[in-house]
Amino acid sequence: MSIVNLISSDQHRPAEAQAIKLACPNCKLRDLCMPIGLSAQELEQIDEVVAARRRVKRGVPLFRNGELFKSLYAIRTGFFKTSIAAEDGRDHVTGFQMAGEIIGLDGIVNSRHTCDAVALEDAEVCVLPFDQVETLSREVGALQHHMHRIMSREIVCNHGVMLLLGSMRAEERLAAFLLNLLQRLHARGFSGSELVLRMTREEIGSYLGLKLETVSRTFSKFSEEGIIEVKHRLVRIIDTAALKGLINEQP
Amino acid sequence: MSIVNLISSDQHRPAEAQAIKLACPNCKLRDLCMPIGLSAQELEQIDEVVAARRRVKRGVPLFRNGELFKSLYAIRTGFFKTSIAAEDGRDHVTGFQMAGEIIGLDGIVNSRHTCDAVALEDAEVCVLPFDQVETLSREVGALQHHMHRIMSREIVCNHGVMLLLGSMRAEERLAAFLLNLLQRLHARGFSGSELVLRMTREEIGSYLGLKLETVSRTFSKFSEEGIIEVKHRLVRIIDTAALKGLINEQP
DNA sequence: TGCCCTGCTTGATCTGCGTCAAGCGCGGCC
DNA sequence: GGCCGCGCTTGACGCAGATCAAGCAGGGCA
Repeated sequence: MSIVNLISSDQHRPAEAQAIKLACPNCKLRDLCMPIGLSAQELEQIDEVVAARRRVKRGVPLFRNGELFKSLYAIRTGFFKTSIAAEDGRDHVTGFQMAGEIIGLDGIVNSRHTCDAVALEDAEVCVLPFDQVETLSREVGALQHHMHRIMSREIVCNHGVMLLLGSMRAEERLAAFLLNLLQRLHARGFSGSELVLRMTREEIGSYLGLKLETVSRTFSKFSEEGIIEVKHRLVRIIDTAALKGLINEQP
Repeated sequence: MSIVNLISSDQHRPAEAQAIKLACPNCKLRDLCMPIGLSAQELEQIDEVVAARRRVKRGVPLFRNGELFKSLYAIRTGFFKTSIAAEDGRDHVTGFQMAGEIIGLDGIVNSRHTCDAVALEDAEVCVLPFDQVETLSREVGALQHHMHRIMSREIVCNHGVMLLLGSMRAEERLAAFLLNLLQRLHARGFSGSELVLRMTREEIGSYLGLKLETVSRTFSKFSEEGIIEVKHRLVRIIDTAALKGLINEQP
């Protein structure tokens, strides 16, 4: 599997032809955040687990480190970052999450969240009370397996980030980051060659283990080389192959 | 939570006073890899899931990247490393696992393993066929929640490693690594101040995002400063507080 | 017993990225 | 409309850790 997928991937599945009135079955993101092959009845059961929707304004935390964990959140719209803080105050962005992704899995182990999740643009999430998810998982095998897959995918993606942080140079890191974002956005129906960054250079740097100046310089370098065009937060990829090539070069 | 726990932690629980003949209920590691508060009947059910034991010689892979995923493995004895490979051949150690820990969670998402798991010393594992784990999880709520916790813990620990790789200096990384190993070994009844490294300097370096020379030099530096004593792979911690202090220093 | 091989240590030098610093431009607010 | 501030870019310089290189030590094997 490519590093681009390793960092953070989702499986995109063809939407099923069905149109029910309920929220979940009707949701365009269903094929991203729900298991496939469910009966109408099972769909309805899952729909009932969705306790509420919650709107989160840009800059506002969905949850914070130390807060009691009660629910997972499925992102409907918007864009989040998660970050953890060391005792000395340093903090580190552990991921960026977009529509269709599940957030909050870190809280299960000790019933408390271990990171902060902050909206990078106005967002809306579905609240999934975890005890209900567990209860229903015991009835619906497909949901149970789906939960396992989501958590396993998170683990695999984290391994990819660890590879990136542990053994790649700045250019490779940024290239992998851009390709990964692009791929996830493309799976959501956006352009495969253009994207709007929702995060600052500093947040990108924190995620990639680089300083914001290095991120900025690397953007400029890619731009000079004709690989991308950068205008503030709008990035257009000119030469995808060159980006991909960067990742697997030896120094 | 401290970075030492963040990297890789297990919850140590007081062993329960019980002595049945079956394998699992009898296993000294039960309180490390099984849920607590089970009935005798539930314990027996879980015991039946353990399909077999498997011995793995030092240097031999338990599973490899790309292999079909069928089972999780609970480590009974021995010590493993897991590593992933980038397309260009670089590989990166993603973790070290010891007795009582579960290995193989990466394989769930795509029914194929995405990393290599190699024994660093002769080892024995319990084979847990995953479809049976899922089946039993639907009956035994405690097992279901336990599985969720194990996976969530893995995610949280990975976040800790990402913090380490993304924002710590060499000394801090090695200090955090030593303290984490020590703590896990201590929870297993070993000394809290002395340990035998089962991995090479190069493997430590790969895990910590450093070169083996840097690992070696940092060991020497700690040794000169009287923080530890190093004799090949035997490490004795003289000044635990100093090690802890290193982690939270600003440059 | 002695040889070889692998893992480790240590020194010298190089370099990618961090640090410090200055200046720019867009967007928000009065 | 004009000011302010945040996010960004760019340059100069320094340093932590990588790289290159040499030599050592212990363990396995003949």
